[in-house]
Amino acid sequence: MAYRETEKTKAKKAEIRERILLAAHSLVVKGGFREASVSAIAKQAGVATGSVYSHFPSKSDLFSEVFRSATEREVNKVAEAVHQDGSVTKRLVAAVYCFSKRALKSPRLAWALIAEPVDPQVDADRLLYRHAYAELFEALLEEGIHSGELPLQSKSVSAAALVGIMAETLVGPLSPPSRRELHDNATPSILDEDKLIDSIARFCVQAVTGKEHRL
Amino acid sequence: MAYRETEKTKAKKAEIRERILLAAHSLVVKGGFREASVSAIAKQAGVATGSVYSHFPSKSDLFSEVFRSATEREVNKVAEAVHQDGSVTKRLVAAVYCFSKRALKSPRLAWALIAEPVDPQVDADRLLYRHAYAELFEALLEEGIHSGELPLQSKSVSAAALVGIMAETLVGPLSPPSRRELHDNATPSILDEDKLIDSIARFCVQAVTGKEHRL
DNA sequence: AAATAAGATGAATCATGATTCACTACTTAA
DNA sequence: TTAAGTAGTGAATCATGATTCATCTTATTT
Repeated sequence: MAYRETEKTKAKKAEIRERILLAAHSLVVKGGFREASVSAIAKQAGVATGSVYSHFPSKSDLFSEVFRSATEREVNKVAEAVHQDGSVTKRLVAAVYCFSKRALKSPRLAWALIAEPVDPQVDADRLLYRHAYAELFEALLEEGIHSGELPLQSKSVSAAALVGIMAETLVGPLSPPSRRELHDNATPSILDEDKLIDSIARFCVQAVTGKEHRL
Repeated sequence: MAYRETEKTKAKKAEIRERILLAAHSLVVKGGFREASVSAIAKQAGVATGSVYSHFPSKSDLFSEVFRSATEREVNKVAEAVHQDGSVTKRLVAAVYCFSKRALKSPRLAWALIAEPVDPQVDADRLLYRHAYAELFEALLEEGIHSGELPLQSKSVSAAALVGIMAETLVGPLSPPSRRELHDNATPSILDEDKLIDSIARFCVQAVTGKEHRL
């Protein structure tokens, strides 16, 4: 016997693995999963194409890990907003704000996470991701209905609908800073942005409370 | 000179073209654009693979035509519902019903039209498709706001939100008869279906009117 | 029937991008 | 220093599915 894995080599290996994950993440933030080819990732990470495969069994697995970690961060942020103190309405508004601010700050990433087609494995992960949001909302609605703050309604439908609203108004094809990637005034001013989010929040609150809502 | 196109051959050519479109459509209804490869389409239409290319310059163009015609039919149906007589609320409910019934009847098609990733050309068509719905809703909202039936709100946001609600609750990953394709009780009973649509409609109406709504 | 223009065929080609692998370069333990 | 194992390299291979094209068929006119 003449060689065994040691702390030093293990650390180095882990560091490279991390570097690959970082590179993949940054490419996804820039151009979605589409533009994150294995060779591009390897190049950005400063390793050879083949090396990616000594750290991840396949591109799908790598993507899956990138997706999950990005996703976890996002859901946790929204969960924080939902689990504050205060009325259900107030917390719903906070959740919408939280999601929206983040989505508008990194539109490509938001799109990659919520809508971009990737491959069956990541698509399955996305199912869980959207479900995670829906479940946050469902619990919130349950609480509101139970306390009488909200009228009786189908929690599962309302929760899915809330996810759909945010996806479509902020991330999807109809979102304002949508597919006009190239030319023009990309980022809307902070004021416009707040107005947009206000409108969305108002819509959501009215939908679940059945009462006119101003801000 | 010894040959020129005649009525008979022209008709035959048109018929084959039609047959290819039909075949493509039926494959999309069955398995989405994903499963509609050129060779599968040709086989189903009873022609050779290469023949597809004497009727369409590329697969994208074929898909685009399939997409547009399917899409036009759907939007027209919803437009009918929107342009009925009656209150804005009633017409909104009718539109939601119309869209929902059709989406639940052909879930694969609905998914292909509203959400399935295809290629840049079709994705651009889809943009128009979603916009078409949004515009129907926007006009309806305008009318409601103008007449005082609806409170002031951002029409564009509300319209996009309505599209998002229907996409997510009926077609998207959180939709009830979702990705569980293989095993089980696919189609929900008519009663469950109506309950689902009622919930969606109620949600939509409350969102735009700000008033509790029962059915 | 013969000549000629289209149309149809489907196997071969191309394009893309993931995955492999023969080889080189390190690391470690003796 | 050397033997032995491990990691890194990137060009070659593979897989998939759209597209082409040499060849064969069919239709039309004379």
